[in-house]
Amino acid sequence: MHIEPSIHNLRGMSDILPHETQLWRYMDNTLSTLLTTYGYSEIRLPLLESSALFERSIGAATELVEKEMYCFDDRNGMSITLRPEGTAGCMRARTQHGLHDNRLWYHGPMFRYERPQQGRMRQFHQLGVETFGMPDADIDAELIALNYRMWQQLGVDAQLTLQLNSIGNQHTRENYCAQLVQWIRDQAITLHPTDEARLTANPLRILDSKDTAMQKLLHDAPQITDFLDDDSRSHFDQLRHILDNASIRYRINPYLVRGLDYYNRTVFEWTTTHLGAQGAVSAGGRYDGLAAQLGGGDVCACGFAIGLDRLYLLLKQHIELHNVPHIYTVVFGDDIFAHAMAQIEQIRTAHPELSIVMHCGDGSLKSQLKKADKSGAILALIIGQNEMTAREMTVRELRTEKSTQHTVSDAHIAQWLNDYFIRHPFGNTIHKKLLQ
RNA sequence: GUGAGCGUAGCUCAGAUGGUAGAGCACAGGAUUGUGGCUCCUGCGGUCGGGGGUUCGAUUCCCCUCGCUCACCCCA
Repeated sequence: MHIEPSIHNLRGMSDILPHETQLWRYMDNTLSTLLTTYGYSEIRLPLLESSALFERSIGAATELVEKEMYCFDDRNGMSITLRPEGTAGCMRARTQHGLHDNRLWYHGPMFRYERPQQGRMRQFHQLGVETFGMPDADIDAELIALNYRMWQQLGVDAQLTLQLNSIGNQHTRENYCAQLVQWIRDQAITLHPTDEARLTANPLRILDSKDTAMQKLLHDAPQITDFLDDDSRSHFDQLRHILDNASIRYRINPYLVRGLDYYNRTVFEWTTTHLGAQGAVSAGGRYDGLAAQLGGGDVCACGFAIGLDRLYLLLKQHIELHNVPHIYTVVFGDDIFAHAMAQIEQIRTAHPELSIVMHCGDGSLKSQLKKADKSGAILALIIGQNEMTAREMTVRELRTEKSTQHTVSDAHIAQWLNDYFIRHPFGNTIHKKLLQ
C-alpha cells in the first residue's frame, strides 16, 4: 500500500507502537507507585499555555525560548505555546489555585523544535517532580533519594551517575561570571565561535563546552564552588552530609550548570554513557525565585524531571516485556460462536484475572491453532460442533513439550481452569526477561 | 540552524557501468476431511521516498524536496 508522504507522522513526533507500550506502562507504573509511597500527589496540566509564561520563567535569552518553542497565535491573536517543559505550568497552576500541596508530580509530552537524534525528539515525554516551600537541603536530598530509588527499582542504577553542583545565588553567579570571563580573556587564546558567542551571551554555558581544548583550559579556571555565599555553602554541605549518610554516591561536578534561568543553589543531573550524545536522563535543582517571578510570592522550590524516552531506551537494553494471554479460544464450524462466547463470558466472570483471547473471523482449526501458538497463550480452548453438542470443551496445552488434551464439560470448565493454573503457576501475563 | 550517512516488499537487506527488480523473515493456503511448534510446496505482496531534468528508455545519472539516522548545537 502506498501512503502519501504528507500523512506520515511529523518529524520528531514518533508513535509508541504496541510492542513498546508494555514496557512504557511498566515504567510509568513503577514510577507513579513510588511517588505515591513518598507522599507526592499527581497534577495534570494543559499542554498549551500562554507564551508569556515560558518567556518569563525559562528566560527570554535562553536558546529554548529563542528558537525551540512551538508558538502559535490562537484565533483571538493571543500567543500560545506547546509546553517545552513542565515546571512553569506546575508553578502557574499552584499559584493560580492557591494550592498548599507541597509535593507534586506530573508527566506527559513536551515539545521542543530541535533536530531529532537518539534520545531527543520534538515531542518527548517527561516526568516532573516539584516541591514547594521547603528551604533546607533536606528536600533536595529527598528528591535525589527518590530519584535514586526509581533507578534501583527499574534496575538501571548501575548505568547512571549522579553529578552534583551548587550554583549559589544570583550574586554568586554574577561575581563568578565576571571572574570567569576575565580569566578566559587573560588566556589570550582564540575561542571556538560557539564559545566566543557564549562568553558574551551566557558565560556559564562555556562550562559544558565540548571543545576538548576548552575543557582542558577550564581545568585551571576559577570554579563556582569557590564563589559560593555562606548560606549556599552550608546548604550544599548539608545536602552532601545527608547524601553521604544515605550512601548515595555522587560526583561533584563544578562545570554542571543549567540551561534554564530559574535555577539557584543545588543543581544535579543523572547521566549515562549508554545513550550516545544525550547523556542526561534526569536533571533538576532548586528554583527559589521562580514563584515570585510569576507573581506567586516568596515560595522556594526544588524539583527534577526525568526524560522518559531516554529512560525507556536505557530500560529496553535490559528488560523485555511480553503480554501473553492465558487462553486462546479456538472457535470453528457454523453457528458456534454465540454458544462459545456465552461460555467464555461465564469463565471471565468466574476468573476475572485470566486473560482470554477469542478467535473472531474465519479460520480452519489448524490456522486458529497456529494463531493460538503465536499468541503465546498457555492453553487453547477448542470449541467446535462436537464440543457444542456434547456441552464440553477441548483444552489443549500449548507450552508443554508433548501437548496433551483434556475434555472438560462446560459445567466444570471454570473450576478446571482454576485448578490448572494453581498447579501450573505461570505468573502473571507479563513475562519479564532480563537480558545480559 | 550546521555537517555527514541513508531511503528498494509489512520487517531485515541484496541488486544493475541506464533496458521497469530478488532473498530471508512475516502473512495466506496446502501436504495432514477436527489439531499449533519441525519440514516441504504454492501463493499474496513493490508507482525501487516524492517531484523535476537528461535520455529512445531512469529504480540506477543530475537537481530539488520530504523522511530517517548520527554528530554539532541545545537539553530531559
